Amino acid sequence: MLLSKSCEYAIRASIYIAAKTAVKKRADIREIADAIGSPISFTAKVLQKLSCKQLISSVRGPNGGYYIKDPLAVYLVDIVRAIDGNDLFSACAMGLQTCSDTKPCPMHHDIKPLRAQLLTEFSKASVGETSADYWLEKYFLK
Amino acid sequence: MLLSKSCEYAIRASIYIAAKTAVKKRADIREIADAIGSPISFTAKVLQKLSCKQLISSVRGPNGGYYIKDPLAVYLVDIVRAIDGNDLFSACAMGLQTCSDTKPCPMHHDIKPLRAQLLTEFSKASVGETSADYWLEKYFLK
DNA sequence: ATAATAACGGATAATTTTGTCTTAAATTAA
DNA sequence: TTAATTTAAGACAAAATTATCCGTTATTAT
Repeated sequence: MLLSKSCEYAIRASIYIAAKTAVKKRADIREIADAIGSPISFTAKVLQKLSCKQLISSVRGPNGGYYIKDPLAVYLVDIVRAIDGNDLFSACAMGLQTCSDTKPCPMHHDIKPLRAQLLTEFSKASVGETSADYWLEKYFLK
Repeated sequence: MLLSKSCEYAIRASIYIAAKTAVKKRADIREIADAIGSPISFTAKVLQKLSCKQLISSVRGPNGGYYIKDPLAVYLVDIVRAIDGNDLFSACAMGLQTCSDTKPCPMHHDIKPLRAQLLTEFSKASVGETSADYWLEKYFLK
């Protein structure tokens, strides 16, 4: 597993929220959990974290829900870092605390470029861009 | 995290065992846990699994311990699959059960080649080859 | 104002992962 | 044969992750 379940939900939810934002609507937690096939209460907790870290926004009350202020300014890597931290892009594959260029694990030199590619992958598109084709069903969130 | 802690221990232990095997010695569990900086009892459990799956061998009693019958025939990917399964190389990055070429998640097409690279990385060297330079301290296991 | 709605926050529970301990079984050396 | 050593196996415990529930707070519509 590259990402924790929390983080998987966070990414899928963010993309869905961005897709709703793109059509000028907010998404409430039931709708989101339904759209991405996730447990509703747990997803709410995850979104709370994203909200605290200002990656998404929310409005309470009737017609409230979640939205994203600037979907082009939030990148998938931001979501990952907010939930799982930076480990995916920096931690040693074999779990060494001290792994580095000068004191490497056996896989260090080979894994390093792969981590960089992962970072690139999660950095190259904003949630706004990523969500662009959602309504055309070019990809799926559940 | 790419791998579970169990799997990280398993890989490091296997490489150490291979390094001992290369000098015609067996490694007992205390020595292994010490060499790789892992909790001894937990590591024993992990090695039990590898032993069950015939990736490593063991002998009980005085001067017993673990060794690897053919270090050139066991690949890191075998260790990973034995402990964590094949998910790292096949599961959807966003956690979709049904993710595939025809029903992809938003990242599917971009992540697919990365998974393939990961598989290549874990498949390209046996534990024997990987452990070759251990005694020269060209890399470290803790 | 009031009632309905929806996020927030905290407590709690279930599950999985990680880690420990103890006894049994096997092997070796003396 | 006996005692020492080392893995095997199982039960148990702790910690982290995942998941649920409920009362509170903010907001909106009526």
